[in-house]
Amino acid sequence: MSARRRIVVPDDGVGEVSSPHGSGADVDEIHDAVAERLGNKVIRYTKTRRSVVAVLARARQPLTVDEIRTMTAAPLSSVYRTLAILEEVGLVHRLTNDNSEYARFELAEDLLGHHHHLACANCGTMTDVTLPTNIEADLDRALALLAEQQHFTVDGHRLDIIGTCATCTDIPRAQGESTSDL
Amino acid sequence: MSARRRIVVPDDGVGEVSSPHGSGADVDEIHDAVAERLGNKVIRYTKTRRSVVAVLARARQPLTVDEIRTMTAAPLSSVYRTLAILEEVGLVHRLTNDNSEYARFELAEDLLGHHHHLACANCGTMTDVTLPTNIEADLDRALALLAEQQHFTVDGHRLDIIGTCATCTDIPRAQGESTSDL
DNA sequence: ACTTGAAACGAGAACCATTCTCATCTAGGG
DNA sequence: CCCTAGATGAGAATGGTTCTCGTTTCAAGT
Repeated sequence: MSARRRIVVPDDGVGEVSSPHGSGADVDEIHDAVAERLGNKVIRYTKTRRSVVAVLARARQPLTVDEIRTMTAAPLSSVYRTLAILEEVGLVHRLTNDNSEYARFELAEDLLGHHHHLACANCGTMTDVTLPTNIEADLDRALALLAEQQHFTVDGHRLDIIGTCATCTDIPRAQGESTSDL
Repeated sequence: MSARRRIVVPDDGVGEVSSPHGSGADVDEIHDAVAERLGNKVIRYTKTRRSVVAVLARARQPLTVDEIRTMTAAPLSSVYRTLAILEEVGLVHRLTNDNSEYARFELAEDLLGHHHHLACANCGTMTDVTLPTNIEADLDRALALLAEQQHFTVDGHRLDIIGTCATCTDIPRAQGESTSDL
């Protein structure tokens, strides 16, 4: 229950794993968007909040609270509070991995672009990926139809690919060892 | 934090919301399959365990621990232990709804058939649904391709339609009131 | 610059779904 | 009938997350 972590935050966004729908904003653009949204609500965009947003903006995957705490050096309670506020304003999205006991957080889709996740059943890591637009379109259509039959109002969908990540495949001995979890 | 619940367990499986891929087994078949699988592992198929399986088999949706406790009249710790055992043996699957703080449980896909969920962001309820097979096939193909590029080994996928269920749409005043949660 | 009220912060307590413990009960084989 | 491994259930313990509250920071008005 005490996994080491080794999160690599790329210094630039070149050649990244995911470029969600081509609508992914860069870190500066994200800061601007967040600042504006908070400004409208008279919520200060403080240093701590900036650092949390920066970490989320650079990560190519949803992060756990502890990962964020480590990367921002902010106290636990501040990280939780910051995430709660950002979530309430709709700038951050909380998600859970069935195979991990920790919640993970990522920026909202309108900042990051619509995407899905490769969810490792071993270490709990989630990596952003995007589907071809035509598949996505077919899917949306099918889901809309299905939902309508059940009188269900669709807001969006969540699609995770469950399996084993490259790291855990290479090193199958330990459970989630030397991999980022927690 | 104290939602009433009103779970309706249909007495028969006629005309149900979901008939997963046509491969859904009926309650008796499920009991048989579970009994065999447990027997192979020298795990007794006791009364409590049967009742939990029966409840899960009849529900057309993943259930929370408290729902199961209510419907089986079994003590909390027994429900948790039973679910843990069944999960370990691969007969039960645990899943989490980003919008609910409670884990939900359903029978494994080889008993229930492959399916997805309508996940209500308001009350947390999840309802089983199935996609047209051609959509499912296209999706599988796209996901396999994607995963391969990332050296990710695919075990399956999870697709939730997020939105508002019919009940919560009709009665938008209270938060998840008169609906099944917990 | 100085005051002031509102917002933000941080450390620790509290919460609560879930897991663990352990004493007791039960079923099936010899 | 006895024996023992497995099962049960009540309550304690765990731990991620939330809440509390005294302190600090910020921005606006003076």
